[in-house]
Amino acid sequence: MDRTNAGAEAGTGRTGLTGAAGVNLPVLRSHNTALVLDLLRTAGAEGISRLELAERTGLTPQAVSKITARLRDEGLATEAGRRASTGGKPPTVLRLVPEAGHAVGLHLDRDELRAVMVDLTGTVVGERRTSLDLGAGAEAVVDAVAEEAGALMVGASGAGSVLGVGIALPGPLDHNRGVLHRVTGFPEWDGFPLRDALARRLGGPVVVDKDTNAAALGLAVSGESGSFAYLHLATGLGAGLVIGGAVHRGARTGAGEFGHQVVQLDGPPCGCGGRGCVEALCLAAVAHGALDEAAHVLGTAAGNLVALLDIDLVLLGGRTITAAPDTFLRGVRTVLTERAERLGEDPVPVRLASGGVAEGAAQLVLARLFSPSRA
Amino acid sequence: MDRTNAGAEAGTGRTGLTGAAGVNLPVLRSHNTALVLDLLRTAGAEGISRLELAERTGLTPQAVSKITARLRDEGLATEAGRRASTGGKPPTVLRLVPEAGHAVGLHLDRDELRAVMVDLTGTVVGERRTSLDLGAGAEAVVDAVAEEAGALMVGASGAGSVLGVGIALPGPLDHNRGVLHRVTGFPEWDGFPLRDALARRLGGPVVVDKDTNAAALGLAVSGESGSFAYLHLATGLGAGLVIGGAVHRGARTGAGEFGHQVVQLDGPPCGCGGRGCVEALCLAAVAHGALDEAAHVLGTAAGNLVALLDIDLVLLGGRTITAAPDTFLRGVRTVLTERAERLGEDPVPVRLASGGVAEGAAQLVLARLFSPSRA
DNA sequence: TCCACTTTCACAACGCTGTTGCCAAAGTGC
DNA sequence: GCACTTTGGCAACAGCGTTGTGAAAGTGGA
Repeated sequence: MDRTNAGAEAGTGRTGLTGAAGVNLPVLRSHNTALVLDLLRTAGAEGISRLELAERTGLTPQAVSKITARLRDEGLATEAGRRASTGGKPPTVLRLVPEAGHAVGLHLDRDELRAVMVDLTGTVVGERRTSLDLGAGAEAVVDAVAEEAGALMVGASGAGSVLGVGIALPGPLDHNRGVLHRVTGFPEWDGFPLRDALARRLGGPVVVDKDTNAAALGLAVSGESGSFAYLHLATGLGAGLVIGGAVHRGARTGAGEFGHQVVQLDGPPCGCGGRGCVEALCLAAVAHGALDEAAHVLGTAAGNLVALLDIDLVLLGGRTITAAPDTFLRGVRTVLTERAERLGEDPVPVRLASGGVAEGAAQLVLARLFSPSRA
Repeated sequence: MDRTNAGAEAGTGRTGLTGAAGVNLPVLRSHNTALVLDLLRTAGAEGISRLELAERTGLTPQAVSKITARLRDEGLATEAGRRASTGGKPPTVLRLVPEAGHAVGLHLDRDELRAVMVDLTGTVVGERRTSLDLGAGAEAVVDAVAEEAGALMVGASGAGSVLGVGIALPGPLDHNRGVLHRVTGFPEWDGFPLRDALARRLGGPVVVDKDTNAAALGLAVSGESGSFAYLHLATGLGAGLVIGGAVHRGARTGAGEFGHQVVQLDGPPCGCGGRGCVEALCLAAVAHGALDEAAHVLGTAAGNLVALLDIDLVLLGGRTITAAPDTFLRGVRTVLTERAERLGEDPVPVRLASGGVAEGAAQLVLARLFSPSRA
């Protein structure tokens, strides 16, 4: 992490301004630059021509030429051959330079820590995995995390260009301040300023987020567009919401509390103190081997979400889902299709999510480069 | 409607671009201008000084001076005296010129049509009300709407400066295209291009939206900030969602389908074909005089919404609510407070909504002036 | 009464942004 | 070959917010 300006206060998220922010020329410049970088990333190894960038951004070709010239100077982009002519001068293809920047992503699960180093395109260039006891106390966990992240940064090829570290872990937390709250099953974490603690240890920007949000961001980057919900069913049930390409976190960054949506008034009690929560109903059904019932309950809650937010897509993930993917896909699809038929609409597609949480955590860091406005 | 460029294609909503849009200088200019106008509107009759505008927007005082000079040239803003000195030159106070522009807002309910003309500050300067049969056929309704809107525009003082007409009506519809869908109880409206039909008749921009969205927008303009949900309980149950100051409509502009959130698996059948919908449960309880139960059900669904989106505020409105406001406030608050206590959070406030739907419909038009990016 | 000081805000010069006009490069197709 | 199309660089330009300077108009102490 060689940025002199990198410190604990980086990655704060929102600006502290009360209202909406004015746009001055530096803001305009960085916005358009990020937009071009994002399109370069999306284009992948194939690349994209200047003229196409101009069409997609709505900027003039000349503006795009200026921006891409800057990016080439900075080493972030490069020319990559030419495409076949369509009757005139063949377009020069531009592409991202993957090794121009890297990010570390960590996934802290209840019993395991997975760390990856990715390049600018999101490709994993280094990986470590170790067992971890989230209940072993803050110091031990911070030590382990710093060790793994440090080892990746030293060992991997792009150690000199690491932009920051992203961390995903279960349970609600304060994304803006990087403070943990109510990590399920580990009350001792409540109030721990994980971001600042790690930023001091690692000496670079650190971003902390809920695991489902990281997973959703990873999915958004790897091709899922528009608005979708990522539903994660494992030891618990949670969601990550992407609305208009941006992760929706809400005012206190607690959005996506999907597991405790009540779908059965006066239903069986849930560990949260409420009654009839989806999580409780789903997990009880799974425990009894009634996977069809679990899928039906999950589908009903997903239907509520689709109706409320009018999203484009539902993605399913988590160990319980991957243990019986077809059952859950079928069950959720059935509920959503019935709903759509009643309304005369096309049903919202339901698919399995692919991609790791650690990779998504790394995207928390890269988001500042490619889409600062929707990070 | 004296804008030469005003036509049926105005008010389309989103740009057709696939991805995010580049920001060029005209976009930057109009964004900052709208931002200043919005702050002037918020300041109201008191006004606001240039320096304060600079602080709030993040722009330099000089940039604000340039922008406000343009606004004064255009007649949208004016100087309004001075404030007391705080040790130096006393600040000159700027305020909006209310009569510089007007908008017509219409609320088409099942049996009534209410039309208002508002000035730039949202103050009602003209009002008409007439009975209406939404089932009388498209032609008759369009005639009635055109008549009322026309009468307001001719009769009111600011007839020459009407920016457009906003229309709110029940049921899901396509806000982007201005086409109706599934107006509850009136299937004959399905697919009717209301916006274009009225734009031709009235010769100016027309914006169409769901009544709950219009009400929510009206509330957002009249002081409610941040993210909130407006829940409307009358002959049906619907919601308008405001996320980050902007009305959330979703991909197919169908978001806010709150009435058919399922909160009772295998509950009693609902008119929508589903089972255990909040609307059915709530209205059944109201019909039996069990208002406490209705409020509890409503509160549970509101709790789901708060958990999922992490919003700041819940606002209640609609005839059924206003018939027994305390009962519903108490019931919803109880559920939300219990939930907050379980999580160790502050409970989300619940309040009664104030403001008419027609006024909110007028804001659909004004939004293009004050906040085009979040219209 | 005078004068130093603060605050507000306008004017002029400036730097940076995207834009326009022009032209060279490099192909296709008749 | 030659006309044509498409791509994209260079230079001049216009428009935006920014910086520097100073006038205007108060306060408050000497």
